[in-house]
Amino acid sequence: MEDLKPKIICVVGPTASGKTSYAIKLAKECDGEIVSCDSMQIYKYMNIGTAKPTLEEMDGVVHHMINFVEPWVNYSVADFTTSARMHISDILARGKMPILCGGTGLYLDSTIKNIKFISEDTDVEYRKELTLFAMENGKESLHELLKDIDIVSYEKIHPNNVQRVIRALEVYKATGKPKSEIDILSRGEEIYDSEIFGLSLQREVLYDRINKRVDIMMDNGLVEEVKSILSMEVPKTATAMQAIGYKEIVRYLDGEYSLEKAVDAIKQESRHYAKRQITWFRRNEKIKWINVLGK
RNA sequence: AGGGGUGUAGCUCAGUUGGUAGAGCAAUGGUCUCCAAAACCAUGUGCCCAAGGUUCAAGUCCUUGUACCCCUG
Repeated sequence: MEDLKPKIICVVGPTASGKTSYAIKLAKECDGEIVSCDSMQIYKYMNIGTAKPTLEEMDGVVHHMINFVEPWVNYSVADFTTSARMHISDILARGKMPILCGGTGLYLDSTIKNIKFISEDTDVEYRKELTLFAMENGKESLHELLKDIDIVSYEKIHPNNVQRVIRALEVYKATGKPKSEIDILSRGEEIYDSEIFGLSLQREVLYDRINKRVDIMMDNGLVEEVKSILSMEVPKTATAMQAIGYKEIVRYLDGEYSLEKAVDAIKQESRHYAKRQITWFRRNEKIKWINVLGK
């Protein structure tokens, strides 16, 4: 049965580890097309801050799942997996090798593990309602709401993690079933025969690369990019504006941060982000780790 | 040169009337099934600048030295 699964290649790793160029190199070697797995590069206009590959860097290699969502749209993992799988099928149908490349672990895993999310859209109103409830009655009270309807999630989710508690409540409201049960049902088999490469490098080196890359982003006009996106009436609360590099510049433009503080914050946030990515990928035993820069 | 201040965890600092030390940030580890570049959890032994002294006991008091900062000439 294993043999029937189509073969794909994945390239993962923390931010600034060199995934983009590595994937492009692979694509050229094996006649592949790249399917980006990045929660922020999906947005249009956000080029500098998301370190999106330039046309020159792509060097003729076809890229998918990049530059197709307006920044004021709140895209979702479910949307992503559907589109990504379609692209993968299409690439395979044309006899080429799909190369999934990106640092958003949830997006990549959900896509290749065939995880099915509930079909109901996110309930914005209900989320607001619950957020308000938490503010008025406390996080613990919100968490207690889970106790009777989904004891497993109640025990699994920390009371402070309001975001997750809300999602569990939302799933119950939409389906009438505990999220913990639905999660088990939706746990799919891997749909591809995937070979996953992880780029790793010494922590110090990685952090240094991150810091330098942020300086380069500033030189390349990150501030101007953020300004021009804001001028399109993109709300500051949009998911796109939560991206590292964007939210900090927004604060600078609002006078909340000095430019220097904003830059430091971007570097710091990026380092934290890289660490979380490493944690996410570390537990995936399928990943073949390669040290790109030696050491 | 004289006067004053500071010197405690990688950084910024707490440390009550003397009982061998604690916060924030950083760092590290972790969770993750639609806000995921998000949200959240866990982990704090450091010659308390040095050397003497007082004391049963000193980061905490005294003396000297030392580094840095400020003020006056």
